[in-house]
Amino acid sequence: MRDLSRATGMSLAGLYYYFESKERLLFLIQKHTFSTIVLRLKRRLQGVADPEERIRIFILNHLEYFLANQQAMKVLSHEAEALKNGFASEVAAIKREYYRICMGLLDELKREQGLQCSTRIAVLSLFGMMNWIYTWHNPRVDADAESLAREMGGMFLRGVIPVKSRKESR
Amino acid sequence: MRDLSRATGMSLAGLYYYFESKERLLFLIQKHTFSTIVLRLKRRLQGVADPEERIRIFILNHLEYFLANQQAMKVLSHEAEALKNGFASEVAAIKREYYRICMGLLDELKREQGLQCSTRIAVLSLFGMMNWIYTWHNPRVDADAESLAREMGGMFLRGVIPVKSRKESR
DNA sequence: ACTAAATTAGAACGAACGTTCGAATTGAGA
DNA sequence: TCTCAATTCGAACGTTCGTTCTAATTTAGT
Repeated sequence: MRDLSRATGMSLAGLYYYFESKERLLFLIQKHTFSTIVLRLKRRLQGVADPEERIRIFILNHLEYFLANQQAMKVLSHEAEALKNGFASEVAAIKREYYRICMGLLDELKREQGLQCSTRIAVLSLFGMMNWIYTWHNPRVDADAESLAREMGGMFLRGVIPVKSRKESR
Repeated sequence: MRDLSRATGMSLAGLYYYFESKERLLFLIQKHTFSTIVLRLKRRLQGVADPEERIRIFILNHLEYFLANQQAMKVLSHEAEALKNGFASEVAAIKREYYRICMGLLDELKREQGLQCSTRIAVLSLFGMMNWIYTWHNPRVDADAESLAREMGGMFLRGVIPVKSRKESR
C-alpha cells in the first residue's frame, strides 16, 4: 500500500479513503481486468462463424491484453489465490466464464474437424502458452501481439486438429 | 521462516543455525531443484538419437518432476525473481542451461524435419504449456505425468513440424 | 567423568506492513 | 461569509517478519 501511495502520489490514508482494504483493492483490479478481457472477446467474436478463426480471435484478444498490461498481468498471475472467500468466488466466476468460452470454441472445432486430444488438456495447454508470456516477453526483442498470436494460433491449431481433416489456411 | 520452523519441528533459531538467511535457503532449494531436473534429463537423453523421441523425453522428464513436486514448483515459479544479484545469477545460469538444452533439441528437429515457427517461440510456448500445470493439475482428476506428456508431446510436435515431412508416429 | 564444540530453545529487536485516528484543508451550497 | 461535508495529511497502533542474542542442552573425544 505504501508503494501504491508513493507511485500514485496519494497519501496512504487517502488510499484508504477510497478503498477499504488492500484486499478489496486487489479484488477490484482483478474483477475489472478479467471482465474487460471477457467483454472485448465477446465483441470480437460476434459475427465470426468459422471455428478456427474464432479461436485465432480468442488468442489474439488474450495476447493483446496481456502484452498491453504486462506488469499488471504478472501481478494478477501471482496473486491469483490471494483473495479470501467472498472476493475469491466472484473473481473465480468470471475466470470460469472465460474458461468456458474457450472450451466452447474448442468444442465447435471438435464438431467440425475433430480433436487430437481432450478438450480440457487443449484449453489448459493453450492458456499455459499464452499466460507464460509475462515471464519472457521483451517488447524490444519479441514480436508484437498480432504476429505472436498468428504463430501461437497456427501452432496450437495444427497441434490439435487431426491431419486428415485439415484445410489449408494461412 | 516461522512457517518452516513449525512445519519441520525445528526451532526458528535452529533454522538459522543451518541456513544463514531466508534468501540463501531459497537459493539452495532453487539450485538443488533445477540441477536435479537437468541431471535427470541428461541421463535420460543418453543413447537416444531420434529428435522427436528426445523431445518427448524432455517433456516427460519435466512433467514428472513438476507433478511429483507440485507445491515446490509453485513456490519456485512465484519466487523466480526473488533472489538478489549473486544468488540470482547462479540460478539463472542453470535455468539458461536447461533452456539451451531444449533449444538444442528443437534445432535437431528443425534440421531433420523443419519447423513451422521460430525456435524461440516454440521453446517458450512449450515451457508455458508445461509450467502452467501447477495451476490446474489435480491428481484425483487428471491423468498422470506419462499420459500428459504423451498428449502434450503429440500436440506440440504436430504443431511445430510441417505436414509434408511428418512421419506417422504413435 | 570432563571438556570443548555442536546444536537447540525462548525471547527479543528493529523494520516493514496493513490499517486507523484526529486534525487540517478544501470545495460547494445557502 | 458561514457551514457542513468531502478529502487529504502526518503520525501512530498493533502485528508479522527476518534475524539475532543468550543461555541451556546435547554430542563426541579424551
